Amino acid sequence: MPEGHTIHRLAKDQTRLLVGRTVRVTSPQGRFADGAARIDGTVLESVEAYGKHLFHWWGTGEIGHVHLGLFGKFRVERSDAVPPPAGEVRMRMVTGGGSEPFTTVDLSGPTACSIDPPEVRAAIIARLGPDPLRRDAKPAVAIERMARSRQPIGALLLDQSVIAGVGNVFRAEALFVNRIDPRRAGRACPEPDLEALWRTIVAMLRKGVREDRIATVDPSELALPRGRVRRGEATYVYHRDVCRRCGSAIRTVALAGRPCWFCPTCQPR
DNA sequence: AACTCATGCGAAT
DNA sequence: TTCGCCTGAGTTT
Repeated sequence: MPEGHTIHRLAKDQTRLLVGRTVRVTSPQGRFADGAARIDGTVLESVEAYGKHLFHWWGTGEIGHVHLGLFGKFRVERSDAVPPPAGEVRMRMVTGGGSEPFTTVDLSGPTACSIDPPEVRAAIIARLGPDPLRRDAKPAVAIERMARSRQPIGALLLDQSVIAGVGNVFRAEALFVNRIDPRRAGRACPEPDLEALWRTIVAMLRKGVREDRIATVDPSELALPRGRVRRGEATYVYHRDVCRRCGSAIRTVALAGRPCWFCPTCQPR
């Protein structure tokens, strides 16, 4: 479930669970054994999210970099004994024990998991656009990029060097809410529309962090179950056959190599 | 048991 | 534009 909201939620949760503590770091699967050994038993100073990247600042001065890709997941377990790893666990972080239960944080399936000098983090951030979930985000940077580009807006939204953190679901949903055809060139979008699009993305991502899921549909339009939602159940167009607003057949168009769902009626050319 | 699919992204073509 | 990689859940044989 990794778009930017997932990463920011992980940063918050892992800050609460692990920061300020001495952490045992291992790689049950083995593929991260060298990295784990470098920081094992040191203190986690902070956890930072930037777009879809997660950074662990370790007491050694080195920085852990995690990118979940499409399949990556974290699992957290609190228990009196450290559980045996379930499935492929690339990185395991454990605190607690003694008088309190163990907290085990397992990472599986990431695209990236490494321990690097600070310059690597700086280089990664340098090639990212503003992250709508960060206080230091400068919306104008993203809006200007889009307003000058002849690329389709649907491609621009997935370009992490334009906006960091938007993925395939939020792209489709934010464009729908703003009634913008994903194929329209960025520079063919009036700037007030691009500003509104940014605000929509901020609101959607924040809600995603709060609820730890993607549920973009306005609650007034749908009573949503509190738990996990099925695909297409809490979206306007993403993975839907029929438009929730007007009943038109939803279409997809490939943009930036991935299908972008849209309503041809609500998002006219 | 086999197969399909997924909210990502960089390298190869 | 396509391919390959990373893993697990859900669906189909």
